[in-house]
Amino acid sequence: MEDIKNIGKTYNPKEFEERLYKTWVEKGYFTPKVDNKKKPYTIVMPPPNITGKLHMGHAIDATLQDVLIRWKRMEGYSALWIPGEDHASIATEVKVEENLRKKGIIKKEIGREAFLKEAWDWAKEYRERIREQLEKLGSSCDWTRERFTMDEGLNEAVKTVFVNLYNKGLIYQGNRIINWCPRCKTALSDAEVEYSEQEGHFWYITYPVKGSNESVVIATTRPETMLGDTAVAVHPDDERYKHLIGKTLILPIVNREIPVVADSYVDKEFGTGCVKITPAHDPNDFEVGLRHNLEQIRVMNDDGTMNEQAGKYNGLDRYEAREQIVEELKSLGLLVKKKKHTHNVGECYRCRTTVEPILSKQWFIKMKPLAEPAIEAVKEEKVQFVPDRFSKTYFNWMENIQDWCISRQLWWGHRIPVWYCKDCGEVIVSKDTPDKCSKCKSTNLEQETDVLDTWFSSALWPFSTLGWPKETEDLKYFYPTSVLVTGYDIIFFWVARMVFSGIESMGDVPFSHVLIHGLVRDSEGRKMSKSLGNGIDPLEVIDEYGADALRFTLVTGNSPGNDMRFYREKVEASRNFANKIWNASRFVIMNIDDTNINLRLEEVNNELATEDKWIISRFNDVASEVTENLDKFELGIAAQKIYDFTWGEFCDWYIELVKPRLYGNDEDGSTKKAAQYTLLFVLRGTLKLLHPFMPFITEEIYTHIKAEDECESIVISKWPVYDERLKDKDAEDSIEIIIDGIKGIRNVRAEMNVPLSKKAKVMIVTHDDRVNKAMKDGKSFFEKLAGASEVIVMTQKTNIPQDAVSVIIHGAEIFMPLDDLIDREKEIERLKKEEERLLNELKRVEGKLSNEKFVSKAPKSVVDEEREKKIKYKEMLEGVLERLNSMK
RNA sequence: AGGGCAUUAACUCAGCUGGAAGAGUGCCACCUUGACGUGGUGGAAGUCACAGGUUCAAGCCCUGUAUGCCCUACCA
Repeated sequence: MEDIKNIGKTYNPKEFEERLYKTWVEKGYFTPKVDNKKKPYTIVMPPPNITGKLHMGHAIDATLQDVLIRWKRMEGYSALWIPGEDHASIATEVKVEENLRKKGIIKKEIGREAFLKEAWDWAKEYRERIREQLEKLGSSCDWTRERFTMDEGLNEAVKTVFVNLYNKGLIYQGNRIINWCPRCKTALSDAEVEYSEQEGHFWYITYPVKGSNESVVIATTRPETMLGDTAVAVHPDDERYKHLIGKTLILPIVNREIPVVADSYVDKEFGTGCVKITPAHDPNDFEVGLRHNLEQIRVMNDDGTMNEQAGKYNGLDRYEAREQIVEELKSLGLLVKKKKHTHNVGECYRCRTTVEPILSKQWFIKMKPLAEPAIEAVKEEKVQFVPDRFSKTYFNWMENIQDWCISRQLWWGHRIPVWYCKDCGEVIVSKDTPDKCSKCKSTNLEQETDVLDTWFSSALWPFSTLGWPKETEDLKYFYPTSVLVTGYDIIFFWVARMVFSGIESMGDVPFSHVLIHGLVRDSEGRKMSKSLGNGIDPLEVIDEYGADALRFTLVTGNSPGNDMRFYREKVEASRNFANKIWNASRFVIMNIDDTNINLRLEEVNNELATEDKWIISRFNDVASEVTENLDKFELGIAAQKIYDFTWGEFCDWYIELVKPRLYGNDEDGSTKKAAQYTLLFVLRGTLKLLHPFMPFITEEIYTHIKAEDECESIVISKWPVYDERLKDKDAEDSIEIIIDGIKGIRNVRAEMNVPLSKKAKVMIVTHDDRVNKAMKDGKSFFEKLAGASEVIVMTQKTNIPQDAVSVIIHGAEIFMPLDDLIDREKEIERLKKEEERLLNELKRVEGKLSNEKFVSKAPKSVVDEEREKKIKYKEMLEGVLERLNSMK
């Protein structure tokens, strides 16, 4: 206690944040035990990608989770927050590749094994970095249970799920149109393609009808794919083309004979009404092709160049081929026109290369049977989105879901547990490496070279991290998890897939709540991005303002699911709040006698002054409200309430009110003791409420003001609960009227330009016994805080000087003779304004009350409230009028 | 095309089950009060986008309109 009295004048988070975090980890506070006497509360962290450092999105995500987990830990739950990182298959592969290229190494040349070694090194380095960053933020996750999506246990989980789904017929290998990234040279799932509007062209091309002078004109945005055309489709009811159905066309350049087919997929109104059909290069055409038994001709290689099917264009890049084909068509006189056309082009979400829909043999998950129970789970509210509107997004996706392409032609990732027999062609799906073919006993086996989509392993995260497929104690105790916290941009990729995976593999949903937050944007509302260079590094912010300030900023001032703009000024405001707490605590510490730090309520109960009871009662209310807000995931509101209480009630009023007792010297020191007890009680409680939001500063102060029999750390201290016995309505009323009075006087003084230093007599007239007592008890407050030289409380308005200003509040009239200081005209004007205000209020209240429907239909409490207001305003108005009269 | 969000003070945003419009920042005036100038006191500042409707009562519920943003699906 002694050294803390020399506590610094300003809040300096650098002095303690790192030290405290280390202690917390050493003490094992973040490592909960399987304890059947306690209830579990579990959060799995959305694993950050190992492709880079943490950004503001991670910061807000981690902060929200930490608030919840710290709160629940204090509430006595066995609170587990599992951290981890994601191997981010495609993204990491791109990065590692780039990294190697800088060193002059080509991925292909070093081969799979060597490349994987590089990737593992990368993973190690970046995982460490992420860990450090999460620590700086104060994340109270259990590092002893940290996982990585590529670690052995998770690999086991991945293989198990794959085999199970395959055996159930839910995983199949198929030749279908998939999204192909020619740069990454891998298939992508639908979710991994992002569409953006681009200026392109429509080329109108003539396809002659065989053995006739007739021809049809088709329009296309990708002329190079015409080389793979195997039909032209028209709508069966289209009068213009009906006669051509079944006829044969000559495909220009290639000179292949292709049929005209009728298919209602064609939109008569769009383009020319004739559609070229390229089953190997377009998902819709693929479907049309199946319906009409059309040949599938792939004209492109995996790297985006044309293949041998493209004849003389073989080897050319797709865009080069496009130009040359257009030229050739022009020279053949078959190009009718070229028209500008903006359309949506799909891009690889990792490298922005235009994806090519292409026919390819890949592994898929059959989604319908998995989606159905996952939709049900949300409909039955076994999984609840917060805010609820995001369940719509979820349904929309789940209900229109296509089969999920899970194979990737990459090296970094979970290798698909499939082997092919090179002798008999048997496909062997197995968790363990088979030594011979199950069919022909050949040992000539080769493992599938593809790896799985990253999201396949992420989807298992809520149970794979707990040990599944092993039946671990953790799994039994901590699953299903309590809440998942993530951004709305990841609902499809991850949340939806976790839900069906949990139901499928665990027979139960992975979490009961999904708390969705928005994006952190820059101060102009733009998305933070590398290309714009407008990203703000959370670590820099922490370095400048402290982690607590950043955290507080990220949870306040926005509502769940909405994006927020990031302003330095906001962090500054949070930092100032921390400074306020720091100094209020400094005040408390400086004014507590060492021997009184362990005071108990019983020892001071009879000595508690009204202001003590008031602040205790208020704290009690706030504790209950904050808890309710947290229960409803209203973290921002909860934080705001703590802020308001701390600054607006505890610092602005209670500390000021209690000063005379601390500085004064009563005979046995009992009232001072009571004041000290109250200061400590409320400050400790407030720190606890604040701890989930600002873990560092609260701990730093707590350790210095805790009583001997309290927890050694605020991290594991008990969350304040509402205590009916602490409620004191009378004390609240009494202090409120005193505050009203003081504010009224300050107000008038300011308007009259009379500073507090100019002392004046204060005469308080009231007919209410309780107010009378409160005012008498509060005399010293007026002296201290309203510049009163003397306070006289009376029941009658006698001897009120002419030259006095007046303050009329509910329950009392206050007069302050200011002699020559007061400007009569100004005072009259001020009173007239007040009269007008009261008249308006009265008018509104009376209007309501004279409305019979209001009186009969509104709830009684509301009507009573209005009646009380009427009485109050009337009384105040009378006071104002009387004063005006006497001043004339 | 379908869906969602936003529209409240100069700026950024809160406003929980409908029941007297709030915060932070900024602005103006004043204050070296023994925790804090990263502070204190007081103040100015809002037709709650618009038009209807429901209700005793609407920023909040319903319908429509406008503007901006986002998501999903896409017509070759």
